[in-house]
Amino acid sequence: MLDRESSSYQHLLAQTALFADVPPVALDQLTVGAYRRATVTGEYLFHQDDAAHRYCVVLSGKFRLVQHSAEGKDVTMAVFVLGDVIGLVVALTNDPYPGSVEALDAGEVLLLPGAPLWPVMNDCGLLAVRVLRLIAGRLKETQNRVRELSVERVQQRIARALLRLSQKVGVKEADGSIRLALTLGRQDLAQLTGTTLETVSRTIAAWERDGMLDAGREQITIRKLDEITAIAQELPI
Amino acid sequence: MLDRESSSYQHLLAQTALFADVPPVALDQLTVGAYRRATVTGEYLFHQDDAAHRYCVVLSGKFRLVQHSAEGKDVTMAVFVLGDVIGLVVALTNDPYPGSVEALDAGEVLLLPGAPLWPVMNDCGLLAVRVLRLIAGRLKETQNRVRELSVERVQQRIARALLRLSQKVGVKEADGSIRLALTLGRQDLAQLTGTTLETVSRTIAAWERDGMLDAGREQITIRKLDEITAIAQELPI
DNA sequence: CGGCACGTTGAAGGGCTTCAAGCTCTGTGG
DNA sequence: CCACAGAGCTTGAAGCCCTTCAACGTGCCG
Repeated sequence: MLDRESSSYQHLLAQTALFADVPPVALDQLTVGAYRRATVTGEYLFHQDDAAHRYCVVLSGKFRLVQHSAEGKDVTMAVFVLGDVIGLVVALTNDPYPGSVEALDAGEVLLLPGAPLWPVMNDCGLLAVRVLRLIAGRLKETQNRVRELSVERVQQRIARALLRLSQKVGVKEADGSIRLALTLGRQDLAQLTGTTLETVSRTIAAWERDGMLDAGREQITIRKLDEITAIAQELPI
Repeated sequence: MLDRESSSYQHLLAQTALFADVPPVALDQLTVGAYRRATVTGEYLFHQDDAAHRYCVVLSGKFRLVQHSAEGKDVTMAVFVLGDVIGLVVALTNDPYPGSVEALDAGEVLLLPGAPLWPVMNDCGLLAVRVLRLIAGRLKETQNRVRELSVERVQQRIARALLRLSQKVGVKEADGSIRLALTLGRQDLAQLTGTTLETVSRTIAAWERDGMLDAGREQITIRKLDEITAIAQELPI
């Protein structure tokens, strides 16, 4: 029974991009002490500055990494969906978590101990390369956000956030529009773009009048992806 | 002669925080095909989007990583000084450089091929851990900048930039003040904080009137570190 | 000494925030 | 079932922070 459980964990891991094609022996080592955990909306998986010994893989639901600032304003650093890995870096370095991870809806994660990662990466170059690529990619993304926040206007940043989300959680509808399949309030968009909910509200309302998207309560559907792309890339003037 | 050269490279590497205590055999492998390169002010070491096969260690001088945006505005992502490693991540993943690296003054770097890093990290766990910690640290720093740009005012961001620079290149003077030992124009500070040179000029001028620092041409000396720290942490009303 | 890059300062204006009030849904309990 | 509370959202008005444009200093270096 424990065997069945454990082997099912390995199966789950093998389905993720990070651990696909990693030898079963390695997956055995990684899943020792692993367990599933279900979460409800608003629940915190990790808390900022907690010590990090575990990382996790998203099995279902959506999550976000939030940094709390001293002024009480929160900043959303990333959104995680099925197959994404959360807290890998800090589990490897044993640093405290750089932010809190909050469940955006009911979901489930597979929690894994960080310690076995090192020996497994030593034996399995494939995994080592993937881990490094993952972190490198996240660093690059974060640097891009620094550039955007430094030189771009709010409109552009909101457009970019919508595009990013459409790639992450976009669902193509029958009429060709793209629904962002997560509960996304105006406040959430504001935290993603470093602005206020009022400004987001006005911007989204204007775009809805132009027919570029449909906006509902905590819900957005993109109608004209190309126009939003244009705004994201538009020169400021 | 080539032997002497090569062994001196290993000696140079052994002096850096990243490669200290790494076995000589490993350093041998890493320095195969290495060479020194001198740079003059304003010279570019790497160009944005170039393919990355080499990384480098700073032997002298100062450098900065700049991201060029489509609008022509540049953003400074990091400053590098003696012992710092540049381009390590991209050399490992063979990604293109995320920005250009510019020499801020006359300096010298040791250029190293990226390929040997993988096998060496496999044999030397110490190095592997250090590399990961390095990248993790940079990711954390970058995330902090995202938060600052999202929620903080220009004043705070400039104060923070000064504090960061004081830790990086600060030189304690006889009278207790801290001189930032690099050519730092108003425009450079603006690129570090996501604002304009005029705003930086006004802010620095105001702080100079208050006696918090001395500002010269491309040069700043911090007089009251505690007051600048207070501004950096101050709640925005 | 003239040119150029760096820096200062002023004035105007706009993008965005902030404050405030009211609206619209959703869910809940009587 | 309906009223009510509350969270989410909208909208308006005021204003400030910061940008932008512009002109003028200032010092360095050929």
